[in-house]
Parts: sequence; C-alpha cells; structure tokens
Amino acid sequence: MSHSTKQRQAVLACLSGRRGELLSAAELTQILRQAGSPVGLATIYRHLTRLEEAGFVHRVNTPEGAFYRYCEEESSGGRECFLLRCESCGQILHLDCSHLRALYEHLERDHHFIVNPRETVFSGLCEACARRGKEALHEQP
Amino acid sequence: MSHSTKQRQAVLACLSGRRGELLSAAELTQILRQAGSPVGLATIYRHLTRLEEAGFVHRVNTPEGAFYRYCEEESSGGRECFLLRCESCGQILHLDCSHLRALYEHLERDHHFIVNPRETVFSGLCEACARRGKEALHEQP
DNA sequence: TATGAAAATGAAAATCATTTTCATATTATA
DNA sequence: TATAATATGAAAATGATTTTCATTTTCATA
Ligand SMILES: [Mn+2]
Ligand SMILES: [Mn+2]
Ligand SMILES: [Zn+2]
Ligand SMILES: [Zn+2]
Repeated sequence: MSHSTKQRQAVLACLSGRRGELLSAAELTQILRQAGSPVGLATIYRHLTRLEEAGFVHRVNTPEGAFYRYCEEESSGGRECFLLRCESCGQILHLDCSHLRALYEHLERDHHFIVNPRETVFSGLCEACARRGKEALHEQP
Repeated sequence: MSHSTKQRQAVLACLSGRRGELLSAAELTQILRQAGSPVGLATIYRHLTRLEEAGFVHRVNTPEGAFYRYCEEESSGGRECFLLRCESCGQILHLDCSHLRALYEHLERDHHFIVNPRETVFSGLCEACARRGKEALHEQP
C-alpha cells in the first residue's frame, strides 16, 4: 500500500533529528538540499501530511503558515504540551501546565466542547516582547 | 487623515446589522452587492483591516481564512468572549467562561504569557459532532 | 533476475485568500 | 473653484499549499 522511499525517510529523519523544533515545509526543503538529499517541495508536503495522519509528526497552524515537529511518543509518559505563539516575535513556546489540562476537562464536562490541544494555539505576547512593549510606552516619541 | 466614504459605512453597517455573525471578506462582498451597494474586494479588505485596528470589528483567523464580526462594546459591560471552532463542521462558538478568564490570568502571572483572547481560537469538536463521532464507532463497517 | 502494476517523484501549473499597484475618482479644505 | 490628500477598484502580484502529469521507483510475483 505504501512504499518506503528515501524521500520519506529523509523528511522524517530530519524532523526526528531536531526534536522540539518547529519547521516549515520550505525550511525542510532547504535543510534537505544542504544535506545533499534534495526533495521536491510537493513531495515534502505530501509526506508531512501523511506523517501527520500516521501520528509521526505534529502540525501547528499559524497565520504565517504551517509548522511541523517530530511527535515524541506522548502515549508513553511524555507530557502533553500546549502551544503559545507570540504575535510580536513569532516564536512558538511549548507549555506543560496542569491548570490548562484542568481547563480542557472543564470545557469538555461543562461546555461540551472537546478541545484538540494539537490544533489549538494560544496567541499573545511572550515575556520579552511584553517587556519591550512596556518600555516603548516610556520612550520619547 | 481619514475620509468618510459610503464604502466604509457600508462595510461597518453590514457587520453592525449582523451582530454575533462571523463573516468573511468574500461574504461581505456578496452581501453588499446584493444589497445594491457593491464594494470592491480590495476596498473591503482595507476597511476590515482599518476597522479592526480602530476597534470596531474583531477578526478571527482560521485555517480557512479570516472572519470578522462587529465589536460589541466590551468596555461597557459586555462580557469578553472566547472562540471555539469545531474542526468537523467549521462552526465557531462564542463562550463566556470565568474559568477561562482565570486561566488567562494564571498564564500571565505564572507563565509570563499574555494571551490575546481575540486571536486565540480553541480548536476541537462541538457537542453535535462529538456525538456523531461516537455513534459512528457503533455503526457497521 | 525479469516483469509489470502500483505507488512515488518533481517541475510546472493551478488554487485561493489576501495584498499591492496604479490610474481614476472622491473628499475636505482653502 | 482650485488643490492636495485620500479613497476606489480592476487587475496584477504574492505566497503558501495543492494538483497535474509525464517519468521514475518500488516490490511482489513469475
Ligand atoms: Mn501553569
Ligand atoms: Mn465555564
Ligand atoms: Zn515575542
Ligand atoms: Zn461541529
């Protein structure tokens, strides 16, 4: 049904070798080209989609496009993590927070909405950018 | 600095006359054309951007594009509301929940991340779609 | 090992929401 | 009215993602 190809392995290996990092399809293309195993952009998109469906990678959607990261096997002890995206600097932070887990249970039990943490991204300001913003208020215009 | 034009008024009036509804730029175009006051798509995007910056409308980003709604004056008594988007049927629900407000305070105080509720959309399953999903598990394959 | 059907590849074209360009029209002010 | 600032909209540009399609690769089977 599905053939093993060097392109598929290259895409997964690249993400697997950079745990925790979020990469775009274009960044993947660039990295693989520099590593001497170029893979077409269309093929990269195809594999990212299939790898996500198969549970090997996670996708994070942002207004700037999608980013992908290797899926640590959360089933075996890995803590579920939540995504915070800074609107100012674009950085994506991972957060492990029991309050957040509890809130999701509240939403499910009391508001009948089942949150998908993988697709949910909190948008806002990271600490550095928030501080920078405060300082800007005190500057001369 | 900014001129009052019938196009700007038409865009705001359309959203104002449909409180709570989330409309895309294309839907706005369609509605205004049918109402006999057609406005170019580029102009609609320009006004939506400016109206949002000025606080008259809110924007909600989804993987299917941006949606806009009239801004009820939250400053004067209107409850802040949160956005839940069903991944299955696409519907966007508004939620007023004190637990959620409290969680945002926790994220700010203890994790130094200031959430922007206007840009944050919880992705998941609405009640109807979750039930439909459960039923599907019991069906014959 | 040779064969062939199924699956995969990648360059190029297509999509689609949004933004930009630019020539023209409208507004506000003198 | 004259003038400059601002707004409009059709068409072109953008940029991420998807699709097309001719070609290549994989893999089960002979
Ligand atoms: Mn916490
Ligand atoms: Mn609640
Ligand atoms: Zn930041
Ligand atoms: Zn639903």
